[in-house]
Amino acid sequence: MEDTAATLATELDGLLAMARELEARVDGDQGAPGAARELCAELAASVDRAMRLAGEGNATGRASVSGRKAAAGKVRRQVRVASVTDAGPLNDGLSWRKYGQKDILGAPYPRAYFRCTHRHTQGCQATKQVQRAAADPLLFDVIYHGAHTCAQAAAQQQSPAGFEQEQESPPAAVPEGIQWPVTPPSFPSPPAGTVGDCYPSVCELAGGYGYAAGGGLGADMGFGGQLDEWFLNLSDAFQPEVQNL
DNA sequence: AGCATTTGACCTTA
DNA sequence: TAAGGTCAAATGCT
Repeated sequence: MEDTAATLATELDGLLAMARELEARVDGDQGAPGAARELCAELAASVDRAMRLAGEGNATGRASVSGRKAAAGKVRRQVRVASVTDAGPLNDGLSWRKYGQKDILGAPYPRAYFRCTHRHTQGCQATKQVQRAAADPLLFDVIYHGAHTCAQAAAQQQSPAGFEQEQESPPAAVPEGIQWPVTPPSFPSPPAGTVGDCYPSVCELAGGYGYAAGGGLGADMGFGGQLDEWFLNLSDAFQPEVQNL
């Protein structure tokens, strides 16, 4: 089954990204024990090896993108995020305005459509779709289309520590998510500079960043909790039949 | 008053 | 023709 290999590769890709992110965070955390840093490096290396193995069963080494948009060669960047709280703003550091919501055939949850708040004022063409994963109510699949060309995105891109910034100073007006029991958490934004036709069609899974009102990663959840989210994603990779990708 | 969200209708695509 | 994506009027919130 090619889809299984593709899903596995995709999940591993996301795991690697998360491992590197955690590694970077641990490196910047003076209080983190050396063993934790070594573990992070080992985790990243292990996932990388697993990705190579998974890639052998998949010509591209990455999951291909399905759907009309992908077939048309449009920009598409998919991110899976995990929510660990029942309340919290959907915050990726950028301003989104919801313009639609649709029930998707076969999906238990509706899909919400967002576009950049500055679409009309600055001509920013970025849009995103947010849909709760069928397999796990705490996971959200976020698909970005187009590139942010607004001033806000440019300012965020210039910041050397984007993750930290977005967690320390969330925008005053945050677009609320879909009307589900659980609100999507914060998550890293895709590159603001990605340009439509130049950006390859990729399916990337990035980490679940626990959002807590009092702060960023670790406010409510330690490494153990973060890893729980990781392995929640990992377990999904071995259940492709419940994946909504 | 201005802005965001909701939601039914319309458009596009396979 | 069905399903997904977008529009735009109505409504709510600050």
